[in-house]
Amino acid sequence: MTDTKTRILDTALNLFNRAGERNVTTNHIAEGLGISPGNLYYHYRNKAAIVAALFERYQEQIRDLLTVPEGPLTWQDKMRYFEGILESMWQARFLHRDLAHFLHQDAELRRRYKVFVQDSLERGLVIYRSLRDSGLIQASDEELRGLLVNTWVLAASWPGFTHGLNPDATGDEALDRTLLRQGIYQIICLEAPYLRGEAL
Amino acid sequence: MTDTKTRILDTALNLFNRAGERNVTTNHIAEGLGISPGNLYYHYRNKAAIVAALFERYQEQIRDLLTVPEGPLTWQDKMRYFEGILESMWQARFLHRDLAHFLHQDAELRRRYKVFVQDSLERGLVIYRSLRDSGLIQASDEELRGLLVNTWVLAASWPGFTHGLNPDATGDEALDRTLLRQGIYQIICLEAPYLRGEAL
DNA sequence: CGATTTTTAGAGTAATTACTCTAGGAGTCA
DNA sequence: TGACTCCTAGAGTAATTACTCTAAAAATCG
Repeated sequence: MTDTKTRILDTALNLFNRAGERNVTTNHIAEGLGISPGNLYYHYRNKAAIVAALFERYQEQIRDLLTVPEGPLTWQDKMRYFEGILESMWQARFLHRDLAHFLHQDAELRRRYKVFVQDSLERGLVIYRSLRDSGLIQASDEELRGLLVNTWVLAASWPGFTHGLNPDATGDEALDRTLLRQGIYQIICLEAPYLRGEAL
Repeated sequence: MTDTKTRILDTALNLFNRAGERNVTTNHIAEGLGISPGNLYYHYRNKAAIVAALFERYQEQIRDLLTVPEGPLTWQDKMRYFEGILESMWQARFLHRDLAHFLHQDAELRRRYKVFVQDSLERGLVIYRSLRDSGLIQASDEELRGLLVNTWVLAASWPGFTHGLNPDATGDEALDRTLLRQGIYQIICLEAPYLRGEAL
Protein backbone atom coordinates (compact mmCIF):
# COMPACT_ATOMS: atom_id res chain seq x y z
CA MET A 1 0.00 0.00 0.00
CA THR A 2 1.40 3.35 -1.00
CA ASP A 3 1.60 6.00 1.66
CA THR A 4 -1.40 8.03 2.66
CA LYS A 5 0.00 11.26 1.33
CA THR A 6 0.07 10.11 -2.27
CA ARG A 7 -3.15 8.20 -1.90
CA ILE A 8 -4.79 11.43 -0.91
CA LEU A 9 -3.43 13.08 -4.03
CA ASP A 10 -4.63 10.28 -6.28
CA THR A 11 -8.11 10.27 -4.83
CA ALA A 12 -8.33 14.03 -4.90
CA LEU A 13 -7.21 14.10 -8.52
CA ASN A 14 -9.86 11.60 -9.46
CA LEU A 15 -12.64 13.40 -7.69
CA PHE A 16 -11.52 16.79 -8.94
CA ASN A 17 -11.45 15.62 -12.53
CA ARG A 18 -14.81 14.01 -12.17
CA ALA A 19 -16.77 16.71 -10.41
CA GLY A 20 -14.61 19.81 -10.43
CA GLU A 21 -12.54 21.00 -7.52
CA ARG A 22 -15.25 23.34 -6.42
CA ASN A 23 -17.70 20.54 -5.90
CA VAL A 24 -15.36 18.27 -3.99
CA THR A 25 -15.07 18.96 -0.28
CA THR A 26 -12.20 17.82 1.86
CA ASN A 27 -14.66 15.52 3.56
CA HIS A 28 -15.44 13.93 0.22
CA ILE A 29 -11.79 13.23 -0.36
CA ALA A 30 -11.36 11.74 3.08
CA GLU A 31 -14.45 9.64 2.67
CA GLY A 32 -13.31 8.66 -0.80
CA LEU A 33 -10.33 6.77 0.52
CA GLY A 34 -11.84 5.82 3.83
CA ILE A 35 -9.97 8.04 6.24
CA SER A 36 -11.13 10.75 8.58
CA PRO A 37 -11.06 14.47 7.78
CA GLY A 38 -8.69 15.01 10.67
CA ASN A 39 -6.32 12.51 9.17
CA LEU A 40 -6.42 14.26 5.86
CA TYR A 41 -5.60 17.54 7.52
CA TYR A 42 -2.71 15.91 9.26
CA HIS A 43 -1.10 15.31 5.88
CA TYR A 44 -2.14 18.50 4.12
CA ARG A 45 -2.80 21.60 6.10
CA ASN A 46 -5.60 22.71 3.81
CA LYS A 47 -7.35 22.06 0.56
CA ALA A 48 -5.15 24.48 -1.34
CA ALA A 49 -2.11 22.48 -0.30
CA ILE A 50 -3.56 19.44 -2.00
CA VAL A 51 -4.17 21.38 -5.16
CA ALA A 52 -0.68 22.82 -5.00
CA ALA A 53 0.83 19.37 -4.63
CA LEU A 54 -1.10 18.11 -7.63
CA PHE A 55 0.03 21.14 -9.51
CA GLU A 56 3.63 20.43 -8.69
CA ARG A 57 3.30 16.83 -9.77
CA TYR A 58 1.79 17.88 -13.05
CA GLN A 59 4.45 20.45 -13.76
CA GLU A 60 7.21 17.95 -13.12
CA GLN A 61 5.64 15.52 -15.55
CA ILE A 62 5.43 18.09 -18.30
CA ARG A 63 8.94 19.31 -17.62
CA ASP A 64 10.28 15.81 -17.92
CA LEU A 65 8.39 15.17 -21.09
CA LEU A 66 9.72 18.34 -22.65
CA THR A 67 13.28 17.39 -21.86
CA VAL A 68 14.40 15.87 -25.10
CA PRO A 69 17.73 14.12 -25.56
CA GLU A 70 20.32 15.43 -27.98
CA GLY A 71 20.45 14.37 -31.57
CA PRO A 72 18.09 14.57 -34.52
CA LEU A 73 14.43 13.83 -33.93
CA THR A 74 12.25 11.52 -35.94
CA TRP A 75 8.58 12.06 -36.43
CA GLN A 76 7.81 9.07 -34.24
CA ASP A 77 9.87 10.56 -31.44
CA LYS A 78 7.91 13.73 -31.67
CA MET A 79 4.57 11.99 -31.66
CA ARG A 80 5.52 10.00 -28.60
CA TYR A 81 6.52 13.05 -26.61
CA PHE A 82 3.47 14.74 -27.81
CA GLU A 83 1.03 12.11 -26.72
CA GLY A 84 2.73 12.03 -23.37
CA ILE A 85 2.13 15.71 -22.86
CA LEU A 86 -1.45 15.53 -23.98
CA GLU A 87 -1.94 12.60 -21.68
CA SER A 88 -0.52 14.51 -18.71
CA MET A 89 -2.64 17.52 -19.44
CA TRP A 90 -5.62 15.28 -19.75
CA GLN A 91 -4.95 13.64 -16.43
CA ALA A 92 -4.76 17.05 -14.82
CA ARG A 93 -7.92 18.27 -16.48
CA PHE A 94 -9.31 19.85 -13.39
CA LEU A 95 -6.26 22.08 -13.10
CA HIS A 96 -6.84 23.80 -16.40
CA ARG A 97 -10.51 23.79 -15.82
CA ASP A 98 -10.22 25.92 -12.71
CA LEU A 99 -6.80 27.32 -13.39
CA ALA A 100 -7.93 30.91 -13.30
CA HIS A 101 -9.35 30.43 -9.86
CA PHE A 102 -6.29 28.76 -8.44
CA LEU A 103 -4.02 31.42 -9.83
CA HIS A 104 -6.32 34.09 -8.53
CA GLN A 105 -6.22 32.70 -5.02
CA ASP A 106 -2.58 31.87 -4.62
CA ALA A 107 0.16 34.34 -5.51
CA GLU A 108 2.94 31.81 -5.15
CA LEU A 109 1.20 29.41 -7.47
CA ARG A 110 0.80 32.24 -9.92
CA ARG A 111 4.47 33.02 -9.91
CA ARG A 112 5.46 29.41 -10.39
CA TYR A 113 2.93 28.89 -13.14
CA LYS A 114 4.20 31.84 -15.08
CA VAL A 115 7.73 30.49 -14.94
CA PHE A 116 6.44 27.07 -15.86
CA VAL A 117 4.64 28.24 -18.97
CA GLN A 118 7.58 30.29 -20.16
CA ASP A 119 9.96 27.43 -19.54
CA SER A 120 7.68 25.02 -21.34
CA LEU A 121 7.42 27.29 -24.35
CA GLU A 122 11.21 27.58 -24.43
CA ARG A 123 11.58 23.83 -24.40
CA GLY A 124 8.90 23.46 -27.01
CA LEU A 125 10.73 25.85 -29.27
CA VAL A 126 13.87 23.79 -28.97
CA ILE A 127 11.94 20.72 -30.05
CA TYR A 128 10.34 22.45 -32.97
CA ARG A 129 13.69 23.82 -34.08
CA SER A 130 15.14 20.38 -33.86
CA LEU A 131 12.32 19.09 -36.02
CA ARG A 132 13.06 21.82 -38.50
CA ASP A 133 16.69 20.78 -38.58
CA SER A 134 15.53 17.27 -39.36
CA GLY A 135 13.56 18.68 -42.27
CA LEU A 136 10.19 17.69 -40.84
CA ILE A 137 8.91 21.20 -40.43
CA GLN A 138 9.34 24.27 -42.51
CA ALA A 139 8.68 27.58 -40.79
CA SER A 140 10.31 30.78 -39.68
CA ASP A 141 11.17 31.33 -36.04
CA GLU A 142 8.25 33.67 -35.68
CA GLU A 143 5.87 31.16 -37.20
CA LEU A 144 7.19 28.54 -34.84
CA ARG A 145 6.56 30.76 -31.85
CA GLY A 146 3.03 31.50 -32.94
CA LEU A 147 2.39 27.84 -33.62
CA LEU A 148 3.82 26.88 -30.27
CA VAL A 149 1.62 29.21 -28.25
CA ASN A 150 -1.41 28.01 -30.14
CA THR A 151 -0.46 24.40 -29.56
CA TRP A 152 -0.01 25.04 -25.88
CA VAL A 153 -3.28 26.85 -25.42
CA LEU A 154 -5.16 24.32 -27.46
CA ALA A 155 -3.70 21.36 -25.62
CA ALA A 156 -4.45 22.94 -22.28
CA SER A 157 -7.96 23.96 -23.25
CA TRP A 158 -9.03 20.89 -25.10
CA PRO A 159 -10.08 18.85 -22.06
CA GLY A 160 -12.26 21.68 -20.83
CA PHE A 161 -13.80 22.24 -24.23
CA THR A 162 -14.64 18.65 -24.87
CA HIS A 163 -15.80 18.10 -21.33
CA GLY A 164 -18.22 20.96 -21.80
CA LEU A 165 -19.76 19.22 -24.77
CA ASN A 166 -19.68 15.73 -23.28
CA PRO A 167 -20.13 16.17 -19.58
CA ASP A 168 -21.55 12.71 -19.18
CA ALA A 169 -18.23 11.21 -20.09
CA THR A 170 -17.01 11.25 -16.52
CA GLY A 171 -15.69 7.86 -15.70
CA ASP A 172 -16.09 6.37 -19.13
CA GLU A 173 -12.56 5.37 -19.96
CA ALA A 174 -13.24 4.48 -23.59
CA LEU A 175 -14.97 7.74 -24.38
CA ASP A 176 -12.15 9.58 -22.69
CA ARG A 177 -9.66 8.04 -25.07
CA THR A 178 -11.77 9.02 -28.04
CA LEU A 179 -11.94 12.62 -26.94
CA LEU A 180 -8.22 12.67 -26.31
CA ARG A 181 -7.69 11.34 -29.82
CA GLN A 182 -9.78 14.14 -31.23
CA GLY A 183 -7.60 16.59 -29.38
CA ILE A 184 -4.51 15.16 -30.99
CA TYR A 185 -6.20 15.37 -34.35
CA GLN A 186 -6.94 19.05 -33.80
CA ILE A 187 -3.36 19.79 -32.93
CA ILE A 188 -2.19 18.02 -36.01
CA CYS A 189 -4.54 20.29 -37.96
CA LEU A 190 -2.65 23.11 -36.36
CA GLU A 191 0.71 21.89 -37.52
CA ALA A 192 -0.33 20.39 -40.81
CA PRO A 193 0.48 23.39 -43.00
CA TYR A 194 4.07 23.41 -41.80
CA LEU A 195 4.79 19.74 -42.08
CA ARG A 196 7.17 18.31 -44.63
CA GLY A 197 8.46 14.88 -45.49
CA GLU A 198 7.03 11.96 -43.57
CA ALA A 199 4.14 13.96 -42.18
CA LEU A 200 1.25 11.69 -42.94
CA MET B 1 -31.45 55.22 -15.70
CA THR B 2 -31.72 51.78 -17.20
CA ASP B 3 -33.86 49.28 -15.38
CA THR B 4 -32.61 47.42 -12.38
CA LYS B 5 -32.70 44.08 -14.09
CA THR B 6 -30.08 44.96 -16.66
CA ARG B 7 -28.09 47.00 -14.19
CA ILE B 8 -27.78 43.88 -12.10
CA LEU B 9 -26.49 42.00 -15.10
CA ASP B 10 -23.94 44.67 -15.94
CA THR B 11 -22.62 44.88 -12.42
CA ALA B 12 -22.50 41.13 -12.06
CA LEU B 13 -20.64 40.79 -15.34
CA ASN B 14 -18.06 43.29 -14.20
CA LEU B 15 -17.51 41.68 -10.86
CA PHE B 16 -17.47 38.20 -12.30
CA ASN B 17 -14.85 39.13 -14.86
CA ARG B 18 -12.76 40.84 -12.28
CA ALA B 19 -12.80 38.33 -9.47
CA GLY B 20 -14.33 35.16 -10.88
CA GLU B 21 -17.91 34.12 -10.34
CA ARG B 22 -16.94 31.91 -7.48
CA ASN B 23 -15.57 34.82 -5.49
CA VAL B 24 -18.49 37.12 -6.04
CA THR B 25 -21.43 36.69 -3.70
CA THR B 26 -24.92 37.89 -4.42
CA ASN B 27 -24.41 40.36 -1.61
CA HIS B 28 -21.40 41.75 -3.42
CA ILE B 29 -23.44 42.31 -6.51
CA ALA B 30 -26.21 44.02 -4.59
CA GLU B 31 -23.73 46.17 -2.74
CA GLY B 32 -21.95 46.90 -6.00
CA LEU B 33 -24.90 48.74 -7.41
CA GLY B 34 -26.27 49.99 -4.13
CA ILE B 35 -29.37 47.88 -3.71
CA SER B 36 -30.37 45.36 -1.10
CA PRO B 37 -29.92 41.60 -1.45
CA GLY B 38 -33.67 41.22 -1.17
CA ASN B 39 -34.13 43.51 -4.08
CA LEU B 40 -31.68 41.53 -6.15
CA TYR B 41 -33.56 38.35 -5.42
CA TYR B 42 -36.75 40.01 -6.44
CA HIS B 43 -35.37 40.34 -9.95
CA TYR B 44 -33.47 37.07 -10.17
CA ARG B 45 -34.54 34.13 -8.15
CA ASN B 46 -30.98 32.95 -7.60
CA LYS B 47 -27.37 33.43 -8.57
CA ALA B 48 -27.58 30.83 -11.29
CA ALA B 49 -30.35 32.81 -12.93
CA ILE B 50 -28.03 35.78 -13.23
CA VAL B 51 -25.36 33.65 -14.82
CA ALA B 52 -27.91 32.13 -17.16
CA ALA B 53 -29.11 35.56 -18.22
CA LEU B 54 -25.57 36.68 -18.94
CA PHE B 55 -25.04 33.49 -20.85
CA GLU B 56 -28.08 34.17 -22.95
CA ARG B 57 -26.97 37.70 -23.69
CA TYR B 58 -23.56 36.48 -24.74
CA GLN B 59 -24.93 33.80 -27.01
CA GLU B 60 -27.20 36.26 -28.73
CA GLN B 61 -24.30 38.58 -29.39
CA ILE B 62 -22.22 35.86 -30.96
CA ARG B 63 -25.13 34.59 -32.97
CA ASP B 64 -25.76 38.03 -34.37
CA LEU B 65 -22.11 38.52 -35.19
CA LEU B 66 -21.96 35.25 -37.04
CA THR B 67 -24.95 36.14 -39.15
CA VAL B 68 -23.30 37.45 -42.26
CA PRO B 69 -25.21 39.07 -45.11
CA GLU B 70 -25.23 37.57 -48.56
CA GLY B 71 -22.65 38.41 -51.17
CA PRO B 72 -18.89 38.11 -51.44
CA LEU B 73 -16.83 38.98 -48.38
CA THR B 74 -13.83 41.23 -48.29
CA TRP B 75 -10.97 40.76 -45.91
CA GLN B 76 -11.99 43.89 -44.03
CA ASP B 77 -15.47 42.51 -43.56
CA LYS B 78 -14.04 39.39 -42.11
CA MET B 79 -11.72 41.21 -39.73
CA ARG B 80 -14.56 43.32 -38.47
CA TYR B 81 -16.77 40.36 -37.67
CA PHE B 82 -13.84 38.69 -36.16
CA GLU B 83 -12.90 41.44 -33.80
CA GLY B 84 -16.51 41.69 -32.76
CA ILE B 85 -16.57 38.06 -31.78
CA LEU B 86 -13.29 38.26 -29.94
CA GLU B 87 -14.59 41.33 -28.19
CA SER B 88 -17.75 39.57 -27.11
CA MET B 89 -15.87 36.57 -25.88
CA TRP B 90 -13.54 38.87 -24.04
CA GLN B 91 -16.39 40.68 -22.38
CA ALA B 92 -17.79 37.38 -21.22
CA ARG B 93 -14.43 36.13 -19.97
CA PHE B 94 -15.81 34.79 -16.75
CA LEU B 95 -18.15 32.51 -18.64
CA HIS B 96 -15.41 30.60 -20.36
CA ARG B 97 -13.30 30.74 -17.30
CA ASP B 98 -15.84 28.80 -15.27
CA LEU B 99 -17.71 27.27 -18.14
CA ALA B 100 -17.09 23.73 -17.03
CA HIS B 101 -18.63 24.46 -13.68
CA PHE B 102 -21.71 26.13 -15.06
CA LEU B 103 -22.30 23.33 -17.49
CA HIS B 104 -21.76 20.80 -14.77
CA GLN B 105 -24.35 22.41 -12.53
CA ASP B 106 -27.12 23.15 -14.98
CA ALA B 107 -28.38 20.55 -17.43
CA GLU B 108 -30.48 23.02 -19.37
CA LEU B 109 -27.53 25.34 -19.83
CA ARG B 110 -25.53 22.36 -21.02
CA ARG B 111 -28.07 21.50 -23.64
CA ARG B 112 -28.29 25.04 -24.92
CA TYR B 113 -24.55 25.45 -24.97
CA LYS B 114 -24.06 22.36 -27.05
CA VAL B 115 -26.53 23.63 -29.62
CA PHE B 116 -24.91 27.02 -29.49
CA VAL B 117 -21.43 25.71 -30.24
CA GLN B 118 -22.61 23.53 -33.06
CA ASP B 119 -24.62 26.34 -34.54
CA SER B 120 -21.68 28.71 -34.26
CA LEU B 121 -19.37 26.28 -35.98
CA GLU B 122 -21.90 25.89 -38.77
CA ARG B 123 -22.09 29.61 -39.25
CA GLY B 124 -18.34 29.91 -39.10
CA LEU B 125 -17.96 27.35 -41.82
CA VAL B 126 -20.30 29.34 -44.03
CA ILE B 127 -18.11 32.39 -43.54
CA TYR B 128 -14.91 30.53 -44.25
CA ARG B 129 -16.42 29.03 -47.38
CA SER B 130 -17.50 32.44 -48.48
CA LEU B 131 -13.96 33.68 -47.97
CA ARG B 132 -12.71 30.80 -50.02
CA ASP B 133 -15.11 31.73 -52.79
CA SER B 134 -13.65 35.22 -52.67
CA GLY B 135 -10.22 33.72 -53.13
CA LEU B 136 -8.95 34.88 -49.76
CA ILE B 137 -8.45 31.42 -48.34
CA GLN B 138 -7.30 28.21 -49.90
CA ALA B 139 -8.18 25.05 -48.07
CA SER B 140 -10.19 21.87 -48.33
CA ASP B 141 -13.44 21.50 -46.43
CA GLU B 142 -11.77 19.25 -43.94
CA GLU B 143 -8.99 21.72 -43.37
CA LEU B 144 -11.55 24.44 -42.86
CA ARG B 145 -13.35 22.41 -40.24
CA GLY B 146 -10.18 21.73 -38.36
CA LEU B 147 -9.17 25.34 -38.56
CA LEU B 148 -12.56 26.44 -37.39
CA VAL B 149 -12.60 24.30 -34.29
CA ASN B 150 -9.13 25.47 -33.41
CA THR B 151 -10.11 29.07 -33.91
CA TRP B 152 -13.11 28.64 -31.71
CA VAL B 153 -11.28 26.92 -28.91
CA LEU B 154 -8.44 29.38 -29.06
CA ALA B 155 -10.71 32.41 -29.05
CA ALA B 156 -12.69 31.04 -26.15
CA SER B 157 -9.62 30.05 -24.17
CA TRP B 158 -7.46 33.06 -24.80
CA PRO B 159 -8.91 35.26 -22.10
CA GLY B 160 -8.39 32.58 -19.51
CA PHE B 161 -4.88 31.86 -20.66
CA THR B 162 -3.75 35.43 -20.69
CA HIS B 163 -5.54 36.22 -17.46
CA GLY B 164 -3.62 33.43 -15.83
CA LEU B 165 -0.35 35.00 -16.82
CA ASN B 166 -1.40 38.56 -16.10
CA PRO B 167 -3.81 38.35 -13.22
CA ASP B 168 -3.03 41.87 -12.11
CA ALA B 169 -4.62 43.20 -15.24
CA THR B 170 -8.04 43.35 -13.66
CA GLY B 171 -9.50 46.73 -14.28
CA ASP B 172 -6.67 48.05 -16.41
CA GLU B 173 -8.46 48.89 -19.60
CA ALA B 174 -5.32 49.60 -21.63
CA LEU B 175 -3.63 46.33 -20.72
CA ASP B 176 -6.83 44.53 -21.52
CA ARG B 177 -6.75 45.88 -25.05
CA THR B 178 -3.16 44.78 -25.47
CA LEU B 179 -3.93 41.25 -24.38
CA LEU B 180 -6.93 41.16 -26.69
CA ARG B 181 -4.68 42.28 -29.54
CA GLN B 182 -2.29 39.45 -28.81
CA GLY B 183 -5.19 37.05 -28.99
CA ILE B 184 -6.07 38.32 -32.43
CA TYR B 185 -2.46 37.95 -33.46
CA GLN B 186 -2.46 34.34 -32.35
CA ILE B 187 -5.53 33.56 -34.33
CA ILE B 188 -4.04 35.12 -37.38
CA CYS B 189 -1.08 32.80 -36.87
CA LEU B 190 -3.60 30.04 -37.01
CA GLU B 191 -5.02 31.11 -40.31
CA ALA B 192 -1.85 32.45 -41.88
CA PRO B 193 -0.88 29.31 -43.79
CA TYR B 194 -4.19 29.26 -45.61
CA LEU B 195 -4.42 32.88 -46.52
CA ARG B 196 -4.14 34.10 -50.08
CA GLY B 197 -4.32 37.46 -51.82
CA GLU B 198 -4.67 40.51 -49.63
CA ALA B 199 -3.78 38.65 -46.47
CA LEU B 200 -1.18 40.89 -44.92
C1' DC C 1 9.72 -3.72 27.04
C1' DG C 2 9.23 1.43 27.56
C1' DA C 3 9.60 5.84 25.23
C1' DT C 4 8.92 8.62 21.53
C1' DT C 5 7.17 9.80 17.18
C1' DT C 6 4.03 9.16 13.51
C1' DT C 7 -0.41 8.38 12.08
C1' DT C 8 -5.25 8.05 12.65
C1' DA C 9 -10.10 9.07 14.24
C1' DG C 10 -14.16 11.83 14.64
C1' DA C 11 -16.82 15.10 17.04
C1' DG C 12 -17.17 19.87 16.91
C1' DT C 13 -16.80 24.98 15.45
C1' DA C 14 -16.61 29.31 13.23
C1' DA C 15 -17.44 31.58 9.20
C1' DT C 16 -19.40 32.11 4.93
C1' DT C 17 -23.23 32.69 1.89
C1' DA C 18 -27.19 31.80 -0.88
C1' DC C 19 -31.52 32.80 -0.07
C1' DT C 20 -36.24 34.10 2.61
C1' DC C 21 -39.63 36.92 4.66
C1' DT C 22 -42.10 40.77 6.08
C1' DA C 23 -43.14 45.16 5.35
C1' DG C 24 -43.19 49.39 3.39
C1' DG C 25 -42.51 53.05 -0.58
C1' DA C 26 -43.64 54.50 -5.39
C1' DG C 27 -45.93 54.63 -9.54
C1' DT C 28 -50.44 53.81 -12.15
C1' DC C 29 -55.23 53.62 -13.05
C1' DA C 30 -60.26 53.98 -11.54
C1' DT D 1 -58.56 59.66 -3.21
C1' DG D 2 -58.21 54.71 -2.98
C1' DA D 3 -56.88 50.27 -4.81
C1' DC D 4 -53.59 47.64 -6.93
C1' DT D 5 -49.25 46.30 -8.74
C1' DC D 6 -44.47 46.84 -9.11
C1' DC D 7 -40.32 47.62 -6.78
C1' DT D 8 -37.25 48.09 -2.84
C1' DA D 9 -35.18 47.39 1.80
C1' DG D 10 -32.69 44.84 5.21
C1' DA D 11 -32.63 41.85 9.03
C1' DG D 12 -32.45 37.12 9.58
C1' DT D 13 -31.84 31.89 8.66
C1' DA D 14 -30.49 27.39 7.31
C1' DA D 15 -27.08 24.86 5.35
C1' DT D 16 -22.65 24.10 3.87
C1' DT D 17 -17.82 23.42 4.61
C1' DA D 18 -13.07 24.23 5.52
C1' DC D 19 -10.74 23.44 9.30
C1' DT D 20 -9.48 22.45 14.66
C1' DC D 21 -8.69 19.84 18.70
C1' DT D 22 -8.16 16.08 21.73
C1' DA D 23 -6.96 11.76 22.25
C1' DA D 24 -5.91 7.24 21.16
C1' DA D 25 -3.84 3.48 18.08
C1' DA D 26 0.23 2.05 15.48
C1' DA D 27 4.72 2.08 14.22
C1' DT D 28 9.65 2.87 15.35
C1' DC D 29 13.58 2.68 18.14
C1' DG D 30 16.68 2.34 22.33
